[in-house]
Amino acid sequence: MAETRPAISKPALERVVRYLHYVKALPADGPPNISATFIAEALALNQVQVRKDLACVCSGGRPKTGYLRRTLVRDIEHFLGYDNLTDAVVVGVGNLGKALMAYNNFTAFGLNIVAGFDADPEKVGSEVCGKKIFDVNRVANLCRRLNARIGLITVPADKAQDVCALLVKGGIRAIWNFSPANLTVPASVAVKNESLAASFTVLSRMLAKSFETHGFD
Amino acid sequence: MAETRPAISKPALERVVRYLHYVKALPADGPPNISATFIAEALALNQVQVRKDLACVCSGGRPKTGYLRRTLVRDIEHFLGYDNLTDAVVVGVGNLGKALMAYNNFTAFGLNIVAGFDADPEKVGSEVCGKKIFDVNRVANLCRRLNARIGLITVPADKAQDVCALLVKGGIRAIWNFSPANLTVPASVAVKNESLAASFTVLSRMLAKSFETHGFD
DNA sequence: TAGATTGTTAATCGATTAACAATC
DNA sequence: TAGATTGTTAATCGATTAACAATC
Repeated sequence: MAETRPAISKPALERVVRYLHYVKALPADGPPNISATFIAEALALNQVQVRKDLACVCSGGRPKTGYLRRTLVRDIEHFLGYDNLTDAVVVGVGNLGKALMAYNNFTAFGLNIVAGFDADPEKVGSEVCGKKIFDVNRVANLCRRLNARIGLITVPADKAQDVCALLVKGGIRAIWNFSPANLTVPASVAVKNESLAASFTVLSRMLAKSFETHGFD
Repeated sequence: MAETRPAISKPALERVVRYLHYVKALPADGPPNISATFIAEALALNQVQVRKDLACVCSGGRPKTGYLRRTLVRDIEHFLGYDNLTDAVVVGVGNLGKALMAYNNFTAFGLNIVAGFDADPEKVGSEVCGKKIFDVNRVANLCRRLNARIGLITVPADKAQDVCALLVKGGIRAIWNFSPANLTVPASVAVKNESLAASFTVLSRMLAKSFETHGFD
């Protein structure tokens, strides 16, 4: 009988990524086991929450000893699909685009950037980290040819929707949008907005609250 | 009698940032009003949700006409504290750190990066976008001198906790952590983790689900 | 007036936490 | 055995959505 694990929620999914990093960063010469209690303590989370999250991604721990680190890491990585590379392209090779292309840890979680696109003729034909930069009007064609499935948008907000349309035309099925623009896509295309503005706004509010409760010094 | 607005939740706060961008991006020569119905439609959200969110940040709309765009933008910007600059420093002037220092839109939402720090002697003494790069061992001293309140961490994960400690020592009260490391800070310091890994993992799962329901083509 | 819209109160939904039983 | 831990079932909490009254 195939064991069925509970489905995972989005917040839980994000926590699991933290667990993975935490467990992987543990000293290699430490004990081979780790308990949910311990993880929860370290990441300032609720024990039961950690246990429930882990129940979604691995086959289970043992009372008294916890989870075996090695298999836990392997289970989580498998669950998250990190052992399965997906090809992606970056549109907009400005500072952020370049940084993302140069970030060599992406393959560790399944993202493989294969090319960049830009409208600036100065940039077209150059390389970033061994990846070629093509003219933006070739997006649709090349995405299809390269069989890329994910598009990262790092162009200014007013260009984002156009770029998005090109990516969709090229058969892209997931868009990681680093611009603040609100994108319109067909139902079959997934969009994840990475809003620095929203993120900072949350931090800013936490800061204000901290000043309220802890004073300015 | 001072009107008391309902408190805002974190998810609502992030949506409000989207509303602001959306309303600001509307054509300048369009109608002076915008309704919650319209915003909800455009951003694929629930009408009531938009209305409730707006109730937290502005003084209210008028039945039949909606909200006056000009005052809505002003109210939201004020509510979000965008009219109030906070000084910040960046530690780790790699590709991402440089991109953040160069991103000239931050001041539009209240973030003012005043300096950078790096351990690489090649970088120390140089400038990025007119902002000086200092040696990382001067973080604590200079943060205090500059009266910076926010620290952006863009160093590798294994250096993040050390850098974090230096920032806290320098009187920093909010940390925007771009490394995957799990930071330990005093209760008076706010931390916002910006996890590319977590974010991508969510997108990756959406993509997989899209393949399931819409097929590969 | 009629209709579109706001805003509020109640119902639903989902995620988190608490209590407890099972296990090594 | 006793105690630490897992994992499940029930209770709580918070956010979203639905229903409806108020207003221009």
